[in-house]
Amino acid sequence: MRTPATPNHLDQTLLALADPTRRAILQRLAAGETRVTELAQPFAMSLNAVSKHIRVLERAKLVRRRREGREHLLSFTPKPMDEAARWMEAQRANWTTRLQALDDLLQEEDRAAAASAPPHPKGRTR
Amino acid sequence: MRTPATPNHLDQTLLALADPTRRAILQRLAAGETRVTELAQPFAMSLNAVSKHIRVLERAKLVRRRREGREHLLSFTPKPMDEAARWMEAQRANWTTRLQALDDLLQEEDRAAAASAPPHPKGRTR
DNA sequence: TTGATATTCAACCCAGAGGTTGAATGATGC
DNA sequence: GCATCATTCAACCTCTGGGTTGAATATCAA
Repeated sequence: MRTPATPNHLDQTLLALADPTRRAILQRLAAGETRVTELAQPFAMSLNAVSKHIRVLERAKLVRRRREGREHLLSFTPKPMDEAARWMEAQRANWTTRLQALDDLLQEEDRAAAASAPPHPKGRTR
Repeated sequence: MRTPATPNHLDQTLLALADPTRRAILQRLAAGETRVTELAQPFAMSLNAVSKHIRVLERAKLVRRRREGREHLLSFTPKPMDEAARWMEAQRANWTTRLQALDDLLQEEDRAAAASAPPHPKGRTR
């Protein structure tokens, strides 16, 4: 199922985050700017593979690169993740308000039923 | 770059979310249980394609299926998204505390500089 | 039964993800 | 200039993702 020709921000961000290697890289970067080689060192894969992961993160703008001589210094950029987090928050809000509405509805029905069917001796609510 | 043989929860969740069709499906489901065909209707792709998307969402446990006769009723399950949101929150916290530490350090240096280099008329610290 | 409806299964296609190896490019240090 | 270090580029491999079409399986309704 080919996703649209133009993947949007969220797509790229979430895709980039959907890999443990890349999440580990980000975690490392949260501790500060790091060189590519240094970043690659803990992983059981070629430097090239890590380099590719980095490119994915850059494409998602989760990582910025600053060249200094022959070294490339990577750093974390939080904005896209903030956006993703906001999407999730909105989604959750959407979901919970729906549940709330359902709940309200049920309570409403209960009250109506209580009002019409009498078993309702004066002071027994709560 | 083949990611580990056993993708974990987060991987599956984020991967599932990294597609606009699937996000749209979830959005629709937040409004309540829906049949597969009904869910597929707004999309410009085959029913089969949507069916596959649904399977991806189920694999990530973002969607639950309830059979009722020949109809399959899908509903949203928020838990995995909560977990993903928590990961992001942790990541952001990590990041901001690092920035905070850096900030503190700089202020500390400023104060030290101010203390040694005299321009420091008695009552000027706020 | 028989026919329609709801859904999946199976096979296939193509593009892209994740990995490898080997060579190219570009600073650095002598 | 020359070897070395940091990094990417290029080509290749395999597996999966997203899509298609056509057939199979259940259920409903007559």
